[in-house]
Amino acid sequence: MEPPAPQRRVTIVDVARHAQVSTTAVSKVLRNAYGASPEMRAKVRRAIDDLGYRPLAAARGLRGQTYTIGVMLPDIRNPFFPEILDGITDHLADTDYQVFLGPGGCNNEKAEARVTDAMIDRGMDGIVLIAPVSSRSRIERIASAVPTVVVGRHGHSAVYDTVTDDDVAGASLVVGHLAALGHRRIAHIEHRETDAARIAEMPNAQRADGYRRAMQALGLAEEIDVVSTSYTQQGGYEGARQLLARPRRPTAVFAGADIVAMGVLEAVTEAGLSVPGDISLAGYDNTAFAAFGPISLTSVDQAGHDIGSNAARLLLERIADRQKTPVQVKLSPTLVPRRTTAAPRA
Amino acid sequence: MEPPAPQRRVTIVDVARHAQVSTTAVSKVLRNAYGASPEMRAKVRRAIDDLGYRPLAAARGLRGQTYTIGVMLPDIRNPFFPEILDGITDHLADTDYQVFLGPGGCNNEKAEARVTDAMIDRGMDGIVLIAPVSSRSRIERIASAVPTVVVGRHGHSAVYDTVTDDDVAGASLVVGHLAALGHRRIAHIEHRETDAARIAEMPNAQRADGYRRAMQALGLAEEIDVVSTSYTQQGGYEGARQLLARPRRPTAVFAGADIVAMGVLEAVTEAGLSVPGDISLAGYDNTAFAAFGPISLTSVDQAGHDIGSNAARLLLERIADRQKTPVQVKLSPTLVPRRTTAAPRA
DNA sequence: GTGAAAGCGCTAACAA
DNA sequence: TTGTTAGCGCTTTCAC
Repeated sequence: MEPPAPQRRVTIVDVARHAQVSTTAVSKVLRNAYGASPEMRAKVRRAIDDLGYRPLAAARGLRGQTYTIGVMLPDIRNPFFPEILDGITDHLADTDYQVFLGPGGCNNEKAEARVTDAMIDRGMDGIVLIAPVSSRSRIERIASAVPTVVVGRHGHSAVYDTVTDDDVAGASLVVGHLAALGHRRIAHIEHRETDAARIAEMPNAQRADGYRRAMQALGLAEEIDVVSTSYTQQGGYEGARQLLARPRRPTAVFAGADIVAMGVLEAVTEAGLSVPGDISLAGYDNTAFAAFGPISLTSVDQAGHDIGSNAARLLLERIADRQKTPVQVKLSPTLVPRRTTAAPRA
Repeated sequence: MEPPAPQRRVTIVDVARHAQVSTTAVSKVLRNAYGASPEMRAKVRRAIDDLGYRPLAAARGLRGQTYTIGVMLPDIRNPFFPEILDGITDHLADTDYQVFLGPGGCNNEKAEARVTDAMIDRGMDGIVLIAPVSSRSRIERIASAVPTVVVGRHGHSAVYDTVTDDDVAGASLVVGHLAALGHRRIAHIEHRETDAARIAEMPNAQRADGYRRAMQALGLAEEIDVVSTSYTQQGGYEGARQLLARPRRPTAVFAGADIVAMGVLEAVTEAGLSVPGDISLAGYDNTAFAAFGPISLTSVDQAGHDIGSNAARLLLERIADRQKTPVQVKLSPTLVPRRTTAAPRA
């Protein structure tokens, strides 16, 4: 009784021997590189199929590329990320690149650093950072080690590209929609950003800014009312409780994210009020939650899939040319009006 | 003006030179291997810190391990997976292993194969397959190439370990709860499994089976009523429409998953009926959706975090000893009664 | 306990 | 167009 042979992996040497060519030739075929005749390609391809050969990424990476793209996403629970991810994987589907996700721990710089370091250590060819919370200098350090595209964070840099949604425009869409329905007392619940250094780069700040600007543009500067909590259900709940306690209660609430709107909905229901009868409500992100029939939340749809495919495109460009001029792509969101917004009570 | 030096990565050779020892010594320290005196360890550690050295995983993998664990998850949108993932990462947090997620494309064997192959090609030390849809023989092929733990799929194998939730028990909890409230006409919406070969291994089949057995055990065999659609919101919607059209409408519905319950809720609302007034509703998975106040869906909580940490534990054991006896861990779910279930109308 | 030297599987210079 | 050869950064014998 022999123990089952530890089945050595098929290597490039086996393929070369089987095809009666050099390992260089096989390597060239693998990389579609210049310098191999059609006949040779055919021979090598046959040998590869015969033997079921698959190149070992780690070994390739030691000299060339690993054909691996890392995507860091801070919070796997955020229902908006899958869209972006689909955009990335779809764009990469026809290439030799494989995407792996690094779980980055919600709002946790340490965790983010750990996972990005791990990606670099694994020789990944490029990485996409989705809504990173790390300091700008850290991100630039990452970007100088490996081609990088940053998604969902505003601001320019000489070493990485960015893809963002136009959050100012999105906020403006919401305010415009509510004002058109006849609302004047439109309040906003924002995510409080503590770090002054990066505040301007975060989408939440842009949304709050867009809200203020839109209110002003519509002559509603007097009615500006912002509550600072956080982009969580709890944050929405607390924010709504504050707003409902106002002497002059707002007639409409613009929550900075759908998850915040969920908390608002809970507080409003609890207070015995109805949406949109007593108060109109709009969110942001157009999640499955918002689209869900019985809830039917008015929301802003970010072009998630486009964000992802643009990020992938820019990353491939940057992998091909690390010195290329940085690009900032800004996509336009759209408003999806649903049943939580209506004209205010007369 | 010199162009910025292309900053070569710090290697083990640099560390060895800086610490005035051999590269072998450094390697030993990195791996906590035998054969290095405390003084030498200290010297090397200092050099590593001084130089900011980080080992290149790809290079390590060529001889030894890559310290990388791959987790394949078929559908990133499934709100149950994050729990499992947290369980895995928490368990691995204190080790040198890093987790990467491979997006596996919903119910798509091709995509699953692509991502698992990619993991093997990257020399990952072990992989966790979450609710894989691939054939058993394919899974065994994977498991014979790399230490593997399968999560959320029943059935034994000689080459991999499994961690599952006891779906039969979970279904039984729901039926028991509804029967205790006084329901007799309890219907079930299941996910139709087409492939006869793997049907018995899938959680959905186990839930349907558990439903039937529980009904029988309670003397309600006559009332067994199963609608086959799919574990999607649309599936729940269609299933509910069928059930609502029955001459003797069920007084309670056990949806095989929370997402299915969402569809049921939509159909029931649309029909002008109320939950739980006209019809009681229970789901499975205890997602954020179910917990959300205004919805407050009775559901079954799978011990997601425990599932994950058990999977990680078994995987580490298997990495340490590839020949170990396979283990099947089966965890017990709990019922979370909420406001969608109540006694039937008199 | 320590280090020299031989690879791991692949790619990139360079010769032929 | 083709093949030879020297590494990439690390781990692993195996001498000492």
